[in-house]
Parts: sequence; C-alpha cells; structure tokens
Amino acid sequence: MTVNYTVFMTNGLCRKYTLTENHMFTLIRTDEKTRARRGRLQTAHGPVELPTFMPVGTLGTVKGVEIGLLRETGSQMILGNTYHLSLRPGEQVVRALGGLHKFCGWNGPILTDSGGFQVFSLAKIRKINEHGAVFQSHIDGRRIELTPERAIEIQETLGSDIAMVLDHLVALPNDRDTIAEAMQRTVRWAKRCRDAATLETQMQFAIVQGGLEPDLRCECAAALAELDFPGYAIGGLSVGEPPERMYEIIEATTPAMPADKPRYLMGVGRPEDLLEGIKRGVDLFDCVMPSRNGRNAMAFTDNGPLRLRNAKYERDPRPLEEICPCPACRRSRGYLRHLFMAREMLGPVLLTIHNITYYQRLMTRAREAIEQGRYLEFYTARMAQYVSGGHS
RNA sequence: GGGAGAUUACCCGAGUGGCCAAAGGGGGCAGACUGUAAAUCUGCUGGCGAUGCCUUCGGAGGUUCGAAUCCUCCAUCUCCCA
Repeated sequence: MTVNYTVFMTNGLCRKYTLTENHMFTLIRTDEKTRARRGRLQTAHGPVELPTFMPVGTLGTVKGVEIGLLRETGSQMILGNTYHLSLRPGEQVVRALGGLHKFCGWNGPILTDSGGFQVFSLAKIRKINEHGAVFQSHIDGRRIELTPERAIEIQETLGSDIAMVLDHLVALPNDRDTIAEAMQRTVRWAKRCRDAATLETQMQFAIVQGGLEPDLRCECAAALAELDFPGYAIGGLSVGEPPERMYEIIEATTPAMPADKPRYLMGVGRPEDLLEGIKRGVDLFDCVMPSRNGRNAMAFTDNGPLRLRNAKYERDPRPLEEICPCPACRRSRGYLRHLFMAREMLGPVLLTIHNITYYQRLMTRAREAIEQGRYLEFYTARMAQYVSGGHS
C-alpha cells in the first residue's frame, strides 16, 4: 500500500512524498544552530522517535537483558544480525517460530544488520569477491556464502522492519584505491539488494562507504540517493580512526545524504559520539558499547564512565546516578562492585540495563532539546560535564 | 616416647648449588572495549633516587667464590609406630 504525505519543513516550505505506509519518515523540527533533526520513522511495528539509539541484540537478545526490562530502558528499536542468526538457529527456524519479533518477544521495530560488518570483522575466516563473501563459520567451520541477494533473503525470512544492504567495509587507514573500490562495490551491492527485495513490510537502508575520503563519501551518498532507498546509513566508521576524523567524515557526508530520509550512523558509539552525530544531522545510532562495556563493569553517566571494579567504589554508598530510574540505581556502587568482584551474573545484567537506560535518557533529552530549539546548549553542557565530571 | 615428611611472596604452589626477585594458578590493582567469534582481553602485583641497587624462600648459625636448594640446632605442622 502506498500513501501520499506532506512534510512541513522548518523553513516554511512543504514537500510531498509518496511512500509505502511503513516507510514514512517525518521531520518534526530541524535545529537552527546545528544540523540536529527531530524526526519520526514509521515502521511496520510502530513509530520510532528520532534521534534514537538502538541496542544491539545480535543473536535475538540484548545479552543479559530480559525483553521486558529492555522495554523499560526506553529503547524503541533493537538490532539483530543476519550472519549470526542464519548460522544459529537458522533463519528458517526463526520463521517457523513466528518470525524474529515473536521469536525474541520484542514487538517493536527491529533492524537487522546485513552481515557486512562480519565480512570485515571476521576477515581471517572469509574471502570476498564481486559476487559476495564466503565465510568459514565461526561456530563449526563450515562454508557460508553471503551475497547481497542472500543477505536480503535472510533478513526477509527473519522478518525485520529494516534490512541493511550488504556492504563492503575496509580497515582504516587504507589507500584511496582500496577504499574507492570497496565504496563502488557497496553501491553495486546496494542495487542488487534493492532489486532482490520482495517484502513490502520491510524497508531497506543503503550504506555509505568511502573511508576517510570526504569526496568518496559524497560520491557514494549521491550514487545511493539515485537508487531511492527509504533510509541511508554511514558505515565503516569507528573502526580505529581518531574520533575527530570520524566527526569530519560525518560532517562532510550528511549534507550529501537525502534530507528527507533517515540517517543512521552504524556502530557508533560513546555518548559524546552520539551527541556529535546528532549535531551533524544523524538520526539513528547503534553500538555494542553500553551492553558490552556494561558487562565489563563500565557504567556510563553524565559525569563520564565509571569503572566499577576500581577499589575506590568498594564502600561507595551512592547509586551510579541519583536521577536514573533503572533497577541498578536502586543499589549502591559498592554493591554493584561486589557483584562484579564476585563474578555474579547480576552485575553484568544490571550494568547493561543501566547503560542502555542512560543512552536512552540521553536521547530523550536530546530530542527534547531539539524540539525546544536548544540543542546546541544541551550539547555544550553535556560535553563539558563529560570532561569535567570524570572523577566521581 | 620413637620414626618419616613438610615450612617458598597476600593465598595455593613449582623450584633441590649459579641462567632465581624466584614458574604457574588464585586473589588484588589498573587499563582497554564503538554495525558483538567478547559476562572478554591486556598489563602490573617485594622495595627503591630503578639498563642498577637493597631486602626476601619458618628462625639462628655454618659449608661454599656463590645457598630457596647442602650441613647443624631450634620452632611449628602433618602422617606412621608405641
């Protein structure tokens, strides 16, 4: 089903769009001093208020967090992974159990990553060519082929709301020819993904590559824009380059991405990275950081991260944050430290919940700030406190 | 009362003449983690004015160029025989 709708731009102009009902992106407000955007994305499983952060649930679970508790963190949309779920339990098993939403108990929107990042991160056990990538399964060593068409087939079988196209990342820094080649292949693969689509309830996001080369980034964004995807991502960043370089690339890339489509910065990042991204016009983020670092005893707060295994928290009676409503913050830092020192599983669980709650509170405050036209002030105050408050 | 064996750093434990400030594990301390092969990984863990010096292997003394390692005595613990 398709619908016509109108977006009222903050500059007073109107633009009309025709998209399927589940693919609507609405710009609610655009910040005047920065490129921050307050938007809304309609998916087959409900709306997503933007900007937002998506916790990573690679295998159909955000590790350690029961889905009801995950909902209480304020998360709107979560991630799943093509490569991992196709290996185990297999996408047909997921479908037989009612699709990814029913399978994992999350009835909100789900975005699935294409496996493009695994093509990169599992480089030692895969080979890649124009046709696609061939993996040696990290589980049993058997041969797995992942092509653009196969990536979409898996994601459609899983039944996610947003499917990512298969892309080609390269390590950074890298030479320009290698980056350009991977970028061009990413565009060709994006077209193959689009052409392979059969599921109306699923929208595809294309991924902008181009390493740390601003012109290649823009070239890629423009080429993908012609293919008219419902959303666009910036990929291949936060792979070891300094944060400033990443910001520069975001800065250079977002203007080349369609303003009337959601923009997703893949795999990013720390709280300050999210604020930097929003400032430059990014709408969606995902990152393992709140969950993985939470499992590893790091708690994110407005005053910067706390390493809870540190001895200074042994007798600290304070909660991680006074104003945080999460279950971890109903206990003392000393207790949480004890859980980690004793290797109790509740420690990683509670800190994961806290960190995701923190990220979502940050996003909620960012959305409010944009709505009220004071994002720059919010950004400035937050960044200052991350730096100055790092010793609580 | 007699016999055998033990005692090593915060804990357990290897080492039986120089390559030993002493393996390994635990514990502890610190750091890392950015589209999750990660409830993981990496350092450090006697002291110091530190490419070296000082003090340490139950205690005291001895043998030796040199001792955690060999000898003597003492202390403590374990097992066996009365």
